[in-house]
Amino acid sequence: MALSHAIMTALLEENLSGYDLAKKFDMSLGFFWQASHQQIYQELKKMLERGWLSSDTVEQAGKPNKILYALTGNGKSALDDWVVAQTKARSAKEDLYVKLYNIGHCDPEPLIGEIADRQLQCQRQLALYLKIKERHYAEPETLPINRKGIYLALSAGIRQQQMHIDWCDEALELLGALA
Amino acid sequence: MALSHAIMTALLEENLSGYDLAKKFDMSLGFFWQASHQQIYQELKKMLERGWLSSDTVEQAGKPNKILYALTGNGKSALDDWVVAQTKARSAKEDLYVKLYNIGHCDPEPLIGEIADRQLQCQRQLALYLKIKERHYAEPETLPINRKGIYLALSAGIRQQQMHIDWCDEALELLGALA
DNA sequence: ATATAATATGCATAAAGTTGCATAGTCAAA
DNA sequence: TTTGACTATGCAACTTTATGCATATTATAT
Repeated sequence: MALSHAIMTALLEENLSGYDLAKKFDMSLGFFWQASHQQIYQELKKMLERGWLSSDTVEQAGKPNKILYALTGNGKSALDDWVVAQTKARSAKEDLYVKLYNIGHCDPEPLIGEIADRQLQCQRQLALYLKIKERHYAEPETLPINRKGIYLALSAGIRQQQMHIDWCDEALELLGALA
Repeated sequence: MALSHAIMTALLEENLSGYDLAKKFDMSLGFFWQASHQQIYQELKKMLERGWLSSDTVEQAGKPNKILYALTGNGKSALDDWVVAQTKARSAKEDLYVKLYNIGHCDPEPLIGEIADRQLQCQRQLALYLKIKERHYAEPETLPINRKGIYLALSAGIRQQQMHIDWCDEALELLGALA
């Protein structure tokens, strides 16, 4: 049970349609939890059945109708239960690290290329995070409590990207790709 | 297709039983890819069918028989294909970060407690990694290529733990838990 | 004697995630 | 005028991962 909780988290502040949620999961929340629209629509149905959400069809002019979902009391309690429960830290399943164990057993060039690519991606992502930080979270101490939480998630994202960029430097150097 | 590749990676250097693999996935490789024994046994069967592995039952005195698995030619090509193919970076699905979005909407204490716990876990894990580094990977530049790969995975693990410990500090301070 | 840990393998089921396909209207640009 | 992008929702099939249960022997410690 995980995507459902991410969805409910997104519904804390406003009611959203599946389409809205899919967009959100492409940004902000999605920085830490990816989900495709198919997954979201499926999950929304299950959550309706479970009584964690209520739905409301909204007719729109010039656009298809949309279904707005709202968190119910049951949903909120389920969410609270989850937030309070300690989740054990699962090791991040990073293909790249497993691939590294293969580097003496096959052509290293593509792997080195992948590391270089990854570094570029991280740099782009980091630039985005830093822009968001600058604009909305420049002074974390002055933020209200809920925005402090979001800031901390963002900060974790920033640290992660920076860490990974540094690691890529080390890897590329050690593997002789910085010659 | 991922656990299968991690298993084949573990079989690169020596033939192993499901039980051996389960132990390995509790350590070293398991730092970056967790798997339970049930998962491993199931996957091994599938891989046998696919022809990626061959098996050999070994009778043991005083212990149950075990089944040793070896990588086949087909398996090695499948593994190589995977190593060479660029995998897109999936966002780490970290519950904790999603939970942070909830901090203004429920009792923050348990979440703060979880962060503190997480920090302790990271410190323990980091200590373990550093010990391994000291003992086996003290001078990365002098290692043969395949051990450089493993060292880099370890280095990523170290950086990750350090990064997370620092982040926990920031979080605990900002949330006023360091008073 | 008895309990527990280690060795060794497995089934059944459930939950979670991915991929491909399908539909359908509006709007703007080429 | 047709191509593509955006809004909006969904099914079906499949793969992957997780959880709970089950068994059997041996070695070690209490």
